[in-house]
Amino acid sequence: MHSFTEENYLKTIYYLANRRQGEVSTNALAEMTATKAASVTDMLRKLAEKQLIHYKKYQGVRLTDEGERLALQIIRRHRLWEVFLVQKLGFGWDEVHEIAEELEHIRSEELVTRLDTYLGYPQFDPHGDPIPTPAGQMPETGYRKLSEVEAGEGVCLMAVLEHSTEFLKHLDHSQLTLGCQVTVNEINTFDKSVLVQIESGRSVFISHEVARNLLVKN
Amino acid sequence: MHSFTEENYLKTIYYLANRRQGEVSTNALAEMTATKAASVTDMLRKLAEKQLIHYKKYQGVRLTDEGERLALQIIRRHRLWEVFLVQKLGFGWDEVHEIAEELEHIRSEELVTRLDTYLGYPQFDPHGDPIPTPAGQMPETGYRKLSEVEAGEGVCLMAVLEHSTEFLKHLDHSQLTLGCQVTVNEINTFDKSVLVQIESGRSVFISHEVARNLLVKN
DNA sequence: ATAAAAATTTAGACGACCCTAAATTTTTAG
DNA sequence: CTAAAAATTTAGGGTCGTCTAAATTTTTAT
Repeated sequence: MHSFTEENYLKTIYYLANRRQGEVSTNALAEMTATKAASVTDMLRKLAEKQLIHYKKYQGVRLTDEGERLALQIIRRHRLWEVFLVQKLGFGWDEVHEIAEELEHIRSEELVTRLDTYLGYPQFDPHGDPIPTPAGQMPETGYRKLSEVEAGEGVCLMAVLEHSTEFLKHLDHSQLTLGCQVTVNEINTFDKSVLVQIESGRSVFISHEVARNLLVKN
Repeated sequence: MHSFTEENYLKTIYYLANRRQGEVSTNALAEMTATKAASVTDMLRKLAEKQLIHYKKYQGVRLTDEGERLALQIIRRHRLWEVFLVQKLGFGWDEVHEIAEELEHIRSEELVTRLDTYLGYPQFDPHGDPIPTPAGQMPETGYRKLSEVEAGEGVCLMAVLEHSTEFLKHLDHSQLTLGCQVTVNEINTFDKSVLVQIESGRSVFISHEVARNLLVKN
């Protein structure tokens, strides 16, 4: 089948293609996979031969339908395992990424199916990211960034864009939890920081940098 | 740290050393790991350099204390995951070996600790094999083979030596379950097959080949 | 429009793990 | 006790995924 490494490249291409729209560059992949551009080029040739990506030299790269199907399968596994680690084993949401990076490569369709059932068919992982369907569809969420919300609006905190331990610990510290109702009281014009009120009635100051990484819905 | 492959060699050396007493041969390892003797020699040199085995050319191999500690750690992980797969995900005891072979290599001490707690600190895996302690001790069981039990004795089925799907399915079919009380009614002198009575009152015929792979206690 | 800068690919190499074929050592049988 | 058989190791090589250095293509800035 496909190697551990190939799976990681596919997942990374999917991620980058959806962050910055369009083709993914060799350098961006090298940075994300912590390798060098030359190594990426080698792998791209291999993935192109296997028909998992569309690749023209010097032109960047795009997943084929089959490549996207595989990428979504890996992402589905990753997110289901994260749910398991947090809900069943009691890990913090800031501790599960690295472990799920390994678990996502376990090769057993049956395992994923049973895990999904065991977890009660969750729709979202602990960071609020939607879990792709068994058929390989990424659910649409229609979330906005908190940084784009107008003053006076009340919204619900749904997901985080940044997964680093530091960022997540910072949110815990500010009592910002997913599912939490927040009302935007003030938007500072000069630094775009916001002052929100959370359910407990407490006011929380949120920098623009943080607000850009919080996804909300009405 | 240590590679996936190194871990598998250590585990296999442990297994073979405890089956046939004493030193483990290159050929035996080649057969178990489904590689060739020449490849085994390469790996043995590497493991010896890392001080995980005692190795003299042409003399067979033995784990060092550190090597045994690592082997028991892998075996502990393997068996805990098997418990998870059977008890939590509902897999059959004949379906879990291959998946646990992959899960056992996930590198997180915290994960194993939490899994152990989640499972309620099980002492035995679904095949009745004892789970090594966190400190790296293999619990003694004192089981005997069913093939060594005298006629008239009543014993309890505790574990299986053979883990193949065919063997386990055969036991399921004969209604032989772990924990099952059996009384040996007859031992055939010419083929050493035994006739036992199980809890339900049913009589079950067990060939010597099968009896040799069943472990019991009084 | 073109020269400098940036991005990408090619060339050549390395470590991990595996292989086959040949050489060497140990074991076994007569 | 020695010659044949069996086990093991060495020699030389292959693939995968990585690297550095050099060559090539694309982009950017003047």
